[in-house]
Amino acid sequence: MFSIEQLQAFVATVEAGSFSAAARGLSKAQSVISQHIINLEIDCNATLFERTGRYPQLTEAGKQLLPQAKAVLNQHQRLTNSALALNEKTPTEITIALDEGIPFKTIASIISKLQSKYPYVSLEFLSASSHDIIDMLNSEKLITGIIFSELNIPSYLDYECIGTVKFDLYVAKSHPLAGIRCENMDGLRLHRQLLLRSRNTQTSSFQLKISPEIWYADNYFVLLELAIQGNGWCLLPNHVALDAVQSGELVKLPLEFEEMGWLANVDVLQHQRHSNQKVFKALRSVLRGLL
Amino acid sequence: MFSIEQLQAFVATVEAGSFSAAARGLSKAQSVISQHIINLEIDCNATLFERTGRYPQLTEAGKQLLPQAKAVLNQHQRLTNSALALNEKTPTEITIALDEGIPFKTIASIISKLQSKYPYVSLEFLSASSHDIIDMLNSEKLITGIIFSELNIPSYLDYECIGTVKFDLYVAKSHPLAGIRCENMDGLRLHRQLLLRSRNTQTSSFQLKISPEIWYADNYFVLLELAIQGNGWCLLPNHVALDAVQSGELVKLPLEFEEMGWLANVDVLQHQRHSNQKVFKALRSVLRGLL
DNA sequence: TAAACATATCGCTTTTCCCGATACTAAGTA
DNA sequence: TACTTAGTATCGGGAAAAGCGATATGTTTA
Repeated sequence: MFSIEQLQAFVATVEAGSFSAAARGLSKAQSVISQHIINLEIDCNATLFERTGRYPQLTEAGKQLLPQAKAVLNQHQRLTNSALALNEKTPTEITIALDEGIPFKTIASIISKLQSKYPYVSLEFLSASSHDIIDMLNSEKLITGIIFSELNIPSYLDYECIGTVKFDLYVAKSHPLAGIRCENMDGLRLHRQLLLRSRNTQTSSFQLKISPEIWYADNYFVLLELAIQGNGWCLLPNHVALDAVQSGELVKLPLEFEEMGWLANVDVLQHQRHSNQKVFKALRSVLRGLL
Repeated sequence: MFSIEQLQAFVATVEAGSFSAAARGLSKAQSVISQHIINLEIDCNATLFERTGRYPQLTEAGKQLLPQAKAVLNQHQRLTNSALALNEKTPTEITIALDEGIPFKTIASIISKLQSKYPYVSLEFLSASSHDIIDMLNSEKLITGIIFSELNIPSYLDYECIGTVKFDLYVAKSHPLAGIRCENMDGLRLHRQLLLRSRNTQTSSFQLKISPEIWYADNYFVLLELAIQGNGWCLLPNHVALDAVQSGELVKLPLEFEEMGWLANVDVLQHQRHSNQKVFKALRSVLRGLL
């Protein structure tokens, strides 16, 4: 019977690179890890690590077993989180963080729907970058976050897609690009690009650098203003650009080649430890109708 | 730290109805189960069972924890299966069981594609009902099965959908129903229905009894023959009926109301213990192009 | 060759695990 | 009501294991 401790020793060894390092990481004696791995190998009737060199190397069998072991540990972590959640009461205040660029005009509708069910819960909204939101969820300063889909969401966060936001390329009406039809990407490279970069300097996966000359801003409304003033072209969520387009200050870039705009998926994230609570299920359910 | 033994005791208790019954099921002393549950409750800081009556009743907290505990055990079982699979060699013979009603004409194409990669593997095909196939997979007399999607596939079987088969209602050209357009289901009830029933008498979820008068057969080709001879109307996979339709013996029922035929999903099933082996992955990959 | 870092093994102690016995409780039955 | 049956909690003791530190030994690197 594989025990959780054995599996932890196994996965920790793979991640730390050696039995000793795994032991340090798990605050155990090195001999304990060694024994766990040996027992695991006996149970599997297979060698999991090649021990010729200084550092143990995963064998083929080890590679096959690793994802299964991780899956058990993930599920075990989820169980632990659920158990912790059993002792929590419905919170009196819920903080919802939104990635900049997600339309919040319609969010007022959440309040009424959720308040009818949970009249004593107060809501607080704040705006932050995806990375900051994930950090806050991680440290449990925050329980619900709404961000554009990121590839790497930590396994202790639950998420579900609640809709999409359309992005397009925009430029000021007075800008040279507004008059011509670009036949390929090179047309864009000749002009300055306006790009989002959040405080922690990591640009998001869909904020691609295309032009060699780039100006950065840390939120979409500054980008919008820069674009309106003719400082360059820019990828913006449609709802951010809407007013300026209607007033004629901004135009969608006329493009010959492939459609450059796209639909960004919007996810709602919650820490596993809380995502099963009724009030948060209700919140997610309400959010699903948001976009 | 929740141990696997604790979780097994917990789930077994829920399933067996009492600590004692769980102990018998797990071949342990009753006091062991009792202790496991008590420790679990201490770890959770919550009562999992109400012990007022003779039999323990799950509390709200217990209900919340149960699915998580089951998930951990499922994942643990999967790990065990993977570990067992490490000691297995590529088989020399693969038996593939097909639900009756799945077109096997195109299956010849599998042979060539798989043989080019695994020239020493021989293939054997056999035909059986979905239930028999699941039984055989269960007892590991068989490793790969192809059936119409069933709602209840045991958790130790892996499955993936490889396509669909279209079913329609057919009747002999000479049959009274062939001449009229039924406006509703009642038109069908006036005539005998021909229905599939496999040997173990369980009818599949999409073999619905509609008419009060039914004749049964245990495979689609007997049904086809009965239908051609004008004995009633019948739901058949299109590929089974094709020849008879082309020769003019059989016609698709002319229906006024909703389209009665539908697409049945076809799944390939494999036992977890084997589904990670290369040759079976290759087999599934080939099967995906089948329908 | 020495220093630094690894792993396996061996006693040894501490802890856990499991069983059986026992006392007690709940529900059904004569 | 008393008896039977089925259940749970707790206790003590023996067996098993888990964990630790010490030690012998192997591998890299400087």
